[in-house]
Amino acid sequence: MATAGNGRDPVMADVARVAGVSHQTVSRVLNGLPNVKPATHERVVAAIEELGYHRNSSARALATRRSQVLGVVAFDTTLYGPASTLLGIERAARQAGYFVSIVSLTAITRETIREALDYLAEQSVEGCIVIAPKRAAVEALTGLRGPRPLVAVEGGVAPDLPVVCVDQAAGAHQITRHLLDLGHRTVWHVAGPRDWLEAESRVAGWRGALEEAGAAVPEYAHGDWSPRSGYEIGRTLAARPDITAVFVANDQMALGVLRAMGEAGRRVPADVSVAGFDDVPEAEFFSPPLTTVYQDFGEVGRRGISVLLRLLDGAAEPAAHAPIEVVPTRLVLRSSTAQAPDPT
Amino acid sequence: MATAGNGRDPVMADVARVAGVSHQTVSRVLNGLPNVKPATHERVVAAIEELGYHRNSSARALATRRSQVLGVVAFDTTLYGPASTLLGIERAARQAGYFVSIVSLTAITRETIREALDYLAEQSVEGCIVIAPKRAAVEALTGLRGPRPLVAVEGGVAPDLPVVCVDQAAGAHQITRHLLDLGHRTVWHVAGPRDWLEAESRVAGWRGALEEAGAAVPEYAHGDWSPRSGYEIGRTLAARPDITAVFVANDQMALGVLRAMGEAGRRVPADVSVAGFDDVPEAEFFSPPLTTVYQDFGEVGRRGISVLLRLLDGAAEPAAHAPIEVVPTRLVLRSSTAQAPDPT
DNA sequence: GCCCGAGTTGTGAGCGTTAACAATGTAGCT
DNA sequence: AGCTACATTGTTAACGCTCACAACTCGGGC
Repeated sequence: MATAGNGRDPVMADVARVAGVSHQTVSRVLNGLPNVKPATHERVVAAIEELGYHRNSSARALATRRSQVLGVVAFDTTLYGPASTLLGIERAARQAGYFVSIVSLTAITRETIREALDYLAEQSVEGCIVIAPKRAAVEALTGLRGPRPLVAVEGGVAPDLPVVCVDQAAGAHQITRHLLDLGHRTVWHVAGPRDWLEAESRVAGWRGALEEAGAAVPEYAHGDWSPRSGYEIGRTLAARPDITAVFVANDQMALGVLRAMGEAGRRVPADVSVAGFDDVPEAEFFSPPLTTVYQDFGEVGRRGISVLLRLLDGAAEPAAHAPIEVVPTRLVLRSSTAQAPDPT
Repeated sequence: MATAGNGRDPVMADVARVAGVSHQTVSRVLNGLPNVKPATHERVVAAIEELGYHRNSSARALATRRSQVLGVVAFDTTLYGPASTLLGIERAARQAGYFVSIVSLTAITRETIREALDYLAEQSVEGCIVIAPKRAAVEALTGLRGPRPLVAVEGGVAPDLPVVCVDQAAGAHQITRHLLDLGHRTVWHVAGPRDWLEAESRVAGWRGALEEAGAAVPEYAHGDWSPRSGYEIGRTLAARPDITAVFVANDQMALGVLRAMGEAGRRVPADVSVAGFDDVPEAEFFSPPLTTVYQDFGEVGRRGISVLLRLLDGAAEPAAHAPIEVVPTRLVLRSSTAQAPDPT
């Protein structure tokens, strides 16, 4: 823990002096370059240890023109999905030797996204990942001047923008099909908010499954992802005895629907089946345990980084179309769905 | 969008040339220093706009010896609590003009924390916040060489370490008192994992309230915060009809307890009252809606940053004892708690 | 007309690192 | 012994910015 004598942090020159070599040799050791005699190497390492030296990343970044920082723009990281994606991103980035700098948005508008990207640009990030679940976000992104390369995650396809997303439509299709297979005439839907790409894809998947099966496509309402909105929509659904199956666009809203059904005296799954989407950790412990669709948020984050790194490496961006990676979903069957009740 | 002519990003000198001034004047404009003639200021701004110039933060950091980056070490950011705290930290830091670099740990040990701090030190952070909910973390922190200043958040008190935390004990006391006031003979407890400071404080608060009231202090089991563990412990609790009130150390485990009670045919709150801790957004929509204790995670994050900034400013660290900030809790009464049933 | 001071602008030297190149030393060969 | 080839080390100049200071302007008072 010996300090450099005077107050300031030790720099490479200090290490060099202590080890009796030039600063360049220290640099070589630090960067693992070849052609350093073992004995020298050892002396340098000892000096580094003795002084408690560590490299000044700003100077390094300045000289190499690489900041080693990746930017992340996120939205409502308090939710399970974004939080998990963020975690995946952070882990993958660190493993690849990058730092991660994040900006959380309170609202997604062209303006806030612009600001966030400018802010990250100020930090000289080498690339950016934007968790962009809303249509507005994807639109804001295209043709915006800002840090490159840029990859969108959890967003919908966009021209000229590399994207990684979960196969929402397939998941919704899958679970709707499941409900239909259980003998339900049709399946009602509680959708996510308008403008959210995930919500739209889930509607599309649901509608598709219904149409394929020749089932009627009922009206549906939009919630805002919160349990409360699910509860409110759930109450109107619970009031109609002809409804025997509901696919809710996320688990939190499904929780609200479950409660509404319970209050109205409709038993789940005996009278009505309810299914969710996301498979949050709590879903297994709802009453009853929720049938839902698992999506691997962490994988989305990891692939996002992997695409970004590829772009960072690759000489030029792929000419024709931006790469699109799709992460599959998985049906999780539990006890909130069952055979349709006998029509009496 | 005019580029500097050749390929590379424009630098201050380019702006200076275009505006017909010296690089120093550009710097002055950029930093909002006084004594720049309005006309000059305008020319510089125009040049910046024209070139799409933005400051190279590495060079700036090198020259000023300030990286403008704050490090955050977090643990399981997928949970509502840490995620909210992280959000509070990020917002507050950005507002103060700092960037935030985060490291998420998979496990909290002396070793992983050391690594995380080393990693952040490599990035020349100006200070660190560690979200350290476990005893091991706080211990690992004291007397560890690494980036300074350092503040711990959500951890327990530690010597020589500034800390911001929620008044867990008071919250636990409050809710136990509430249950007692409803006429319950005593209150059972489902604790969080050993080694977690929050869990320990909640046990202490619960025990204190019981002792003050002269109530018996029952045995209690440790869960792991997950709904599943709550469910498992809940089953043994549900099997004993003499138990009429349970205080569960967090909402997720309370969810599991709720389910166990339901399965065992014990009605909540008619037969048994159940209370949680945290007030996650879903708690209001459990069946029944959960009485719980609200804690302001965001505020913890904000205060953490505020303490850190004060330390960064202040000449020296406060001599005697490290500052400790305590964030209060608030009781949230819903329908999972009620009068004790008539003892028949 | 000249000098002074405040307001404005320019100059040069770092900040701590890496990159390019020059200068050693050291074997191995003829 | 003399030379070459290679391994090892040192030297110098960027990288793009801020800081300290020097050098100009331009009025007003004598």
